[in-house]
Amino acid sequence: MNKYPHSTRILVALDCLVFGFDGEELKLLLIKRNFEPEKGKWSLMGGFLEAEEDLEVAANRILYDLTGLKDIYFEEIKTFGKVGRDPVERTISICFFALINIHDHNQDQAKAQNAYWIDLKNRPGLIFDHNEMVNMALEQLRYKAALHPIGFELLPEKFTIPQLQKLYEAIYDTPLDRRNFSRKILSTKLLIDTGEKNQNSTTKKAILYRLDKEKYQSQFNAFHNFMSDAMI
Amino acid sequence: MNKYPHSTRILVALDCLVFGFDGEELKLLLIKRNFEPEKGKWSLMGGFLEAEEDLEVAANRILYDLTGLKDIYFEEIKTFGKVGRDPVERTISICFFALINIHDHNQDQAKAQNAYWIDLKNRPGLIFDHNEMVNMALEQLRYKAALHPIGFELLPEKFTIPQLQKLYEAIYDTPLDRRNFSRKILSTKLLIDTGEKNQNSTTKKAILYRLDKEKYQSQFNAFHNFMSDAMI
DNA sequence: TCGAATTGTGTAAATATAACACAATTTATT
DNA sequence: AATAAATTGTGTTATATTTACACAATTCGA
Repeated sequence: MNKYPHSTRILVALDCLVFGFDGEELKLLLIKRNFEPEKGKWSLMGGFLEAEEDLEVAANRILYDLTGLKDIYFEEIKTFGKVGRDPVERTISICFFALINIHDHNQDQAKAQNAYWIDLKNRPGLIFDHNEMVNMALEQLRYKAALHPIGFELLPEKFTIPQLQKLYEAIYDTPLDRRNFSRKILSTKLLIDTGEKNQNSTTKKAILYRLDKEKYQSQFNAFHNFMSDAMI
Repeated sequence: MNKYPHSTRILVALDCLVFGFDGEELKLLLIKRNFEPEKGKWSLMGGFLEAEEDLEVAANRILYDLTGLKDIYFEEIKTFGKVGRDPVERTISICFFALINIHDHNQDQAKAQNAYWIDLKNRPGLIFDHNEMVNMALEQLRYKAALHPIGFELLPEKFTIPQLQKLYEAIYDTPLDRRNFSRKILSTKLLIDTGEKNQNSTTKKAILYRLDKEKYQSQFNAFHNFMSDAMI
């Protein structure tokens, strides 16, 4: 079984960040641990890679266990591998982040994991190196969202331009000019006017758009040059 | 010792790409394997993570064994973890790339590993998923080099603007306008005129510049907006 | 009916990019 | 010594993009 006899086998974990957006703030789905180690403290959702399981399959499994969702958008951040990062036993952890529509997941599943949506800005300290993971994930999210249309993963299927702007303002924690934002978003030609308007408004009702999924797949580069470089 | 009793421990490898630049083409330091498995075929340089070794330390160790260099610039690409990727035994591999000055490494050390500089464009097929690793590394190098001044890692300490242009043309496999390139590079204010000129020229001798290391550290974002977005 | 809040669209100035021309330097050649 | 060929340094101009604004339209409640 062990064909590379002189090498050490090591525990391989996966830790995932799940981002959500409530219309105002970026949120993270965090675990209030009711298990050891570090019971009672906050952490990311994690799990171990199994012997006969592809890494990608494991990521999907862990995301499913937390949210009840399949085919979620996720991407790897990096692998954390300091010797003492998990005090229980040497464990390396492959960290990744996922983006979901905050209203679109299985609440029972999250409850079963003791998971809560926490404001990214007001999050508690996390165990191990999970704080560093969050910092790197946010950096990578900002980087990626400036160049690629991944922000839509956080919104409902139909959304308004002002909603999209609020999302980008939350991601980059900065105000954006309404008029320039609108022009730039529309210039990507990735938005389709549904003909409907947002009825949940007490003032002028904004147009509801949906993403042009085909262009979104084929022109994944359409967002290049989207956010000003200073924000990346 | 095994405190997480129900989980499987897995071999953790590191595979590294070492990029070099000979003045004309991007090169990769590849291994002609004189060991099993896949003896006689070409692969990336690799090694296993040891029980009491930080991931970053392991990367530096493997790079040192190959090049004799320390403190090389490197960054992680991603972790490859398909079940059958190594037919000998389940192994996940953390893949990373390094950038070195091709004239600046220990030839004996490379020879001891049976390593050769191979034109990126004319590289042979590699074992396992190493071809995919090279593709992803090249993508990430292009991505990063457009936004950050990492290309300099591939050049000698003193270099000319035409040399730098040839490097960027090799990275993006595209011709660039000499005059616009020069203006854009100089506008970053990261280049210091050494007062010397490149004597290895049979025509007009170009000015030798060196990188302003302090700005390079503090203004790591100076390159944002450097390469046109179409190239990323 | 009016005012407050919000949304959609427009415009002009500043900046950046792209596509060019031309002069200066260096060596080999005549 | 003059000249040609190759290369380098420095413009210049037209176009495109970005920024910083103004103004009109919609919606609802006072």
